[in-house]
Amino acid sequence: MSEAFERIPLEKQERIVNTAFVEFCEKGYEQASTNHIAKEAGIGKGTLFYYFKTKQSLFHYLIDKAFTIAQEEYLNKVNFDNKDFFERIKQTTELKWEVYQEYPYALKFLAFAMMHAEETDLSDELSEKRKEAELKWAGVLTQNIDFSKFREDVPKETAFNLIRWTVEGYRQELEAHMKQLQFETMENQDLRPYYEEFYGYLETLKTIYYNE
Amino acid sequence: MSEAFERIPLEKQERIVNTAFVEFCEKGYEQASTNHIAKEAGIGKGTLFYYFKTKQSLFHYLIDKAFTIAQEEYLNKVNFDNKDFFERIKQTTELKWEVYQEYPYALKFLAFAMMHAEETDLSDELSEKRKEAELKWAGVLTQNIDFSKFREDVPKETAFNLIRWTVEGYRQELEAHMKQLQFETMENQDLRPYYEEFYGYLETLKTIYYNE
Amino acid sequence: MSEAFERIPLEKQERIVNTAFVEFCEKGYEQASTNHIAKEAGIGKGTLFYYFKTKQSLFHYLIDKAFTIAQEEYLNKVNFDNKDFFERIKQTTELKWEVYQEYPYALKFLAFAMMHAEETDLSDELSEKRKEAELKWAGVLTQNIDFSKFREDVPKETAFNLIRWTVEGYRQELEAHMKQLQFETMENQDLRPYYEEFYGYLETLKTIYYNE
Amino acid sequence: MSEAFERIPLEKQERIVNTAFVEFCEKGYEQASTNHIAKEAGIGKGTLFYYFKTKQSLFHYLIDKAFTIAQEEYLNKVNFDNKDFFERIKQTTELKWEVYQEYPYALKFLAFAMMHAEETDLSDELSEKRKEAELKWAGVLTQNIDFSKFREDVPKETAFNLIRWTVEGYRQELEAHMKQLQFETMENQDLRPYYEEFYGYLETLKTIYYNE
DNA sequence: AATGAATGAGAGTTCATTCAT
DNA sequence: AATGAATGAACTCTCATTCAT
Repeated sequence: MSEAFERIPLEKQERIVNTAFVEFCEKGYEQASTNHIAKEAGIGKGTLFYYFKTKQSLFHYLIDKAFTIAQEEYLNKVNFDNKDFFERIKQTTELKWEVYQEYPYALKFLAFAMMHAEETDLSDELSEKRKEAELKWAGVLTQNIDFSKFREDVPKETAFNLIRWTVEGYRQELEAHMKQLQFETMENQDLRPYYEEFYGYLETLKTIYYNE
Repeated sequence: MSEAFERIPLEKQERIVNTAFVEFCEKGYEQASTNHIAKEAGIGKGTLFYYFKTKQSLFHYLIDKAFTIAQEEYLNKVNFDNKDFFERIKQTTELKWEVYQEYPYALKFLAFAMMHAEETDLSDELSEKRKEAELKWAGVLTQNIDFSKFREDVPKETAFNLIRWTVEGYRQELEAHMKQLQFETMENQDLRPYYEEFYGYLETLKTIYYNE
Repeated sequence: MSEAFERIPLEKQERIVNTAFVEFCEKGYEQASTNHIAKEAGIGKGTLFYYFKTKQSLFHYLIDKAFTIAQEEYLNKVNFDNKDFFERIKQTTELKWEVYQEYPYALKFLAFAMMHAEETDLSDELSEKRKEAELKWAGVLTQNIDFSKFREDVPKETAFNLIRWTVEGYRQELEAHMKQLQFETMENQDLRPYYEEFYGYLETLKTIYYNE
Repeated sequence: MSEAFERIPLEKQERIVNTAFVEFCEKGYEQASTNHIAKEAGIGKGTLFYYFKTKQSLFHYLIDKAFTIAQEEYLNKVNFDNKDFFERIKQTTELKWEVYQEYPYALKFLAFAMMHAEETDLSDELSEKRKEAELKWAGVLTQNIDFSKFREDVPKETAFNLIRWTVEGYRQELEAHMKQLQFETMENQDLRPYYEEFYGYLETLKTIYYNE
């Protein structure tokens, strides 16, 4: 499957994959047009089907690709040496942003694909991969963390979840905000001020959830 | 726009609007079929286009309608007498659920429409309305709140935001979780345990973010 | 099924049906193009599918139509009063030619459809109709025939079959011949000489297969 | 045309030709896939088009080939010593069956090609060849035949034709019958009973068309 | 005011054919 | 000489939209 595709120049592969990521994310599975992907990627209508026999198998290939990116560019790069929870959050958040810079639609696509998994009839193999990945993702914030620093009047797990939710809620609001900015300015933003703000919030959370 | 539609009996209007809510929520924008909406609502194919010139303008009308419902059934019912922040959160959360129970498809549709706003090219007018609504929705959590109870080593606004994000992050995780549950059991859940859990978390947040 | 089609003017119906008869006969089921039928019949691509939901159901409709024509224009017109076998052959052959003149492709299509029945998954209803028709067609040459005139040194049934085969073999050779002529002259032929020839052969057969 | 093809090893030529015979017979002209023929014959997709410029010209080449086989395995083997008409018919019919057994797809293909001649736009050259062959085939039944045995009240040629048509009409009905049987039992039949029946009919025809 | 007949653009997909190697 | 990567025309079918009535 996709053997022919994997034999063509990497640059062309990436052009096609990225075009497809964008198309699926922006239009959804059903409305995404293979015609449009082909045209946008600068290849013939038939060529896309020469590489991927069907729209579905293209979609499955993309999921696979996105998983691999997430794994190699994010999960495998997490450094588990520092036991401080907030340092871990800082580190993983930064990693996510880096992936986002390089493959802006890969992670978005992955999230999209997981949400619409049932519609597109994920094969068992992929479903397996999904569970595996979910386990790893969960571990990223818990493995080798020193929870003894947390305040004692709140159960550790509750604290852990509350912080996680806070960060996630913040991240989503930020994302929505930036999407709107991007619409207005049509330009990539300088992200440093956002990092600063984020680190500020992390410090506050440390004050709140750590001892003393 | 839609003048003709607003002249027909209310009952018929509601039948059409509800049918359309359901169709868009269940199938997504592109997959939703105007033919199917017309048939389901018991009107002619052409009639739907007589009322709403295009599929998009029907969609926009529905967003408008959903906004109005949200306003009348939610915003206008908030009771601003109790000045406690967590009580306000509790109250508004409950109100949201109630609306959700009574008009499940109107709110579902609103959420769906907001998520796919860029796909469907929300007109500026609607985009305006959206911002306006967001302001009002934000005010719901700040108006006549006694912020003096908050701990003093964290700026009030920061605390306010952190709590907001926590609640929002929690809500999203819960929603994702429930969506998956619904797929597995295909039945509506008893929601009380979720309320209990939520109130528990609110108590903890009170411990953390209030004085002493 | 096909309700919409049956509501349009008869003239238009016939134009479409005849175009489709020709297309299927000349190209076969798979290669026959609905696009081409629509264009040739002067209707929109979508219109054909508005009348007949699928290519198959168009095909089924055509079979039905051809059966009806065969029944009404041929079977129902056979006169069973004359008990002479050769008169019956003469009469039925003439009837067939008349149908051929008026609906040149209907009978050809029927034969084609029967040959390719399994490919196109004839519904049970049609399969039923087919058997029924075959019985009637068989009866046409046997019902109320006076076989006592046949020579006695050959079993009646054998004689009956030999004559049948002779006529059929002759008819096929003639058809092949005429098709070739038509290709060469591109014009309809005067059929009288062929009739004369045919009647001549019938007389000879009478000499051979009748008593004395 | 096909010069390159005729320069490759005979074994390879035969492999390709046979694969193509089967493909065209089983799927029909349009449905037959050049891709499939190439793969099945173990050559590259492009190679097939290097040998035969188009699908059509491959088809024409196959007709040519089939004609040659028919000529060499059938026409050239007819023994003209026995002057009895019915013996000749018997002999040629048996020869046909033998060829059919040995090269089932070559003859099947030839018959198929003749039936669909107009669809595939037989070139004039082939059309010529066809007529030539038909003449030869006809001669097979007339050359060195003792027509003096025929009854005298019927012109010899008429008798000859009537018998020919009878045999042909019988053959066609038998073919149709067997095609149906094959569909039902999906197995090759024992053909002896059919031979017996056929010889029986020949005897009867002898009684009828010969003197006394 | 209200309809359904009619349409064509566009969907995913196939496949004979071309062409650089 | 031989190949397979690449293509676009054509396939059946869907559906938002138009329009005569």
